[in-house]
Amino acid sequence: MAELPEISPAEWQVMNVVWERQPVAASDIIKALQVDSEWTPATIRTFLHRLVKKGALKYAADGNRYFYRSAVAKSATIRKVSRSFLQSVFGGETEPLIAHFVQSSNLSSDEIEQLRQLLERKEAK
Amino acid sequence: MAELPEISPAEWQVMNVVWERQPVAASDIIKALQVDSEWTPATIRTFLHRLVKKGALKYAADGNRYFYRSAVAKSATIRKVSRSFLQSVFGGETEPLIAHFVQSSNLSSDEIEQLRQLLERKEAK
DNA sequence: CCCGATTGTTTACATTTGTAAATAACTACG
DNA sequence: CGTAGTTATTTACAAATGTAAACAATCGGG
Repeated sequence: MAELPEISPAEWQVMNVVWERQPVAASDIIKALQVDSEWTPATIRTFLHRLVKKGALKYAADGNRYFYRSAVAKSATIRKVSRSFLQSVFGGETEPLIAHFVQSSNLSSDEIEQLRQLLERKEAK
Repeated sequence: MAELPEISPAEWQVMNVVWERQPVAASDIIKALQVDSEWTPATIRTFLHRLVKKGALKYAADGNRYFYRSAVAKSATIRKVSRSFLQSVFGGETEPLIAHFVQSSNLSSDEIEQLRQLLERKEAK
């Protein structure tokens, strides 16, 4: 039932921090994101607000501080956005998508081995 | 030099038709898209217009008809949007992305075999 | 207990996107 | 040659997005 909200690219950055560290205070999210983004704290607070409004995040107040945690499962959210991406960009065909990412990647031997095993298990099924 | 334009999900549908059939008249694009979308012809024409403005499509006029073709390579465009997706959703890590798509897919035995060979070649390199 | 600092809320604003109708231009049939 | 029918161009408009400042509430130190 729980309609999964649409999450914009900028908002994904925020969600990723929350999923990793929840429950987490706004100040820590801001610190984490300022490492590799140019966003001001005000901008990041806007994203937090919108994500709460959308139902992607929840918070528990402690005094005037909020501790955020996700209100939607990462796995389900990834499934949803991945389906859209697959559909838009690869016309729904998984094989070309995977081929693209394999070729454009720097997968280590270990990762390649892991993926091969995954494919074997998939085939067996 | 050629800045690749941003292409929205709806516009991707249009681009995919053009890449497949170019050069192609607007009317044919409209026909193709009406099969699996709810868009009216007017809506699709708006997308065509915007894509031309963005530099993603070009056209050659024949009387009052336009024959559209892409102004950007599909491969480069896919690379660009795929990088963004990988970054936003999987934090830049290819292996989890591929694992996700393998697991959530209906790959045929043939496709699985193809991918395994691709991985082997990748490893060999 | 007051005040500066911190945290959250509201407001702002330009751009992009989805969706399409209105209008203009042109072409082809009668 | 005029007019109905295409086709393309312009205009419309609400919602989402990126970006942030202004404002309000609150907490902690002096």
